[in-house]
Amino acid sequence: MRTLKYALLGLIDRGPITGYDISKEFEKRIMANFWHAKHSQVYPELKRLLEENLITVELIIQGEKMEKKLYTITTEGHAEFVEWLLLDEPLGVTPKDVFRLRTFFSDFMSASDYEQHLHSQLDKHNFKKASLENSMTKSFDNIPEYGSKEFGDYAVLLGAIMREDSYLAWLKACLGAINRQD
Amino acid sequence: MRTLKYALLGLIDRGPITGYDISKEFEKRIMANFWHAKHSQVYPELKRLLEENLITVELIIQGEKMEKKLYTITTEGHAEFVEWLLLDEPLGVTPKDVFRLRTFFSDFMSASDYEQHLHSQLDKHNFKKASLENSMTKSFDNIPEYGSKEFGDYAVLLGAIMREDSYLAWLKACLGAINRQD
DNA sequence: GCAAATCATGTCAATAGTTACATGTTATAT
DNA sequence: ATATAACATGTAACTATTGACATGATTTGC
Repeated sequence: MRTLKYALLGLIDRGPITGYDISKEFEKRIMANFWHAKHSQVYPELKRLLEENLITVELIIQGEKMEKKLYTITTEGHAEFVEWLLLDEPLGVTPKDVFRLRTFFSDFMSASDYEQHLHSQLDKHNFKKASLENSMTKSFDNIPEYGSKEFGDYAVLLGAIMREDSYLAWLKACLGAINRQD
Repeated sequence: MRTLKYALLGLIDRGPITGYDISKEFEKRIMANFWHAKHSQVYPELKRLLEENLITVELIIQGEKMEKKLYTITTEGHAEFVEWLLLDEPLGVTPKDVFRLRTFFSDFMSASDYEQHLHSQLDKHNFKKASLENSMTKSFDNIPEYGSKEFGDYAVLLGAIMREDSYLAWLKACLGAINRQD
């Protein structure tokens, strides 16, 4: 599948970037809402893309002697990225979710234990939702124009908020289902 | 993390079961909505659980000579499973989503190409939602009692439907955002 | 001045998961 | 009868991902 390959090509296609900055995108930024990779996965993949001639590298010196590697996309790399971007793949497997697994096995715990679980999940997802909504109001006061980088940022952030909303609604429905039994 | 371990222990804790039937749960049944594993991952994990004395095995002959292995939970296995079930873990990493990745990079494709993607996704998720809703109406005409196996089935199925609903709403919002620009 | 955080790049061992290979039995439909 | 699908269990090679180890430079706050 090599999805990481295309995530890296896409980021590099935005302009020259270092492996460190790519890792930051995955770990802290908007991207973390739908993809992630540790630096220990990023560096070897960059090495591979280089060997495949999809990117080039330029060594630069920051300050006195700190070395940085700036990666740039090649024509070939851009072509492969755009080809992938237009692919219409079948829906992948449903994502794994440990809390749903615990819910599936809720018959092995008491109602009060499961309720405690639900309240803890509500807290955590409410916190996450608030953080996402904060990003949204700070970054966007109207819908960015299609074709801009900002449109993509907006769309995936909106998706992340809606996903949290839906998860919260589900948790509340589970709480309701425990208590409102006829 | 060994989540597969606990998924297997939970299934075996419901009663003696074969590796084949466990694999079926992951591939075809309700479980596929939040966890999955191929038989090539299930059989070695069962072997390991056996070595760890969390389960026992009984060889039975089906018909003339077809061998089946029935796995049963041990006291130790049950204890470990329940202990895991009550753990309140921090939220795991956000699940990966290839279509969200493509959306993030939508500035590299034309509006009509992205709209085509959105319509294709709408089709696929509508189909999935319809299939889930069919399971729901076929299996449940009211909310099962908390504590029954059916409650877990109902809750995760409801969650799966809500997740599809939310995804569909997001896709429609993206469509709207392309066109309704001020 | 100096400690801590952050910048910056990498490797290695281990775990998790997929795909392909491998084999044989039993039920079902034609 | 016989082919096909489903039942049943496994291994091997490979890809993906994580966590720990390893090293050094630069900036920031006190």
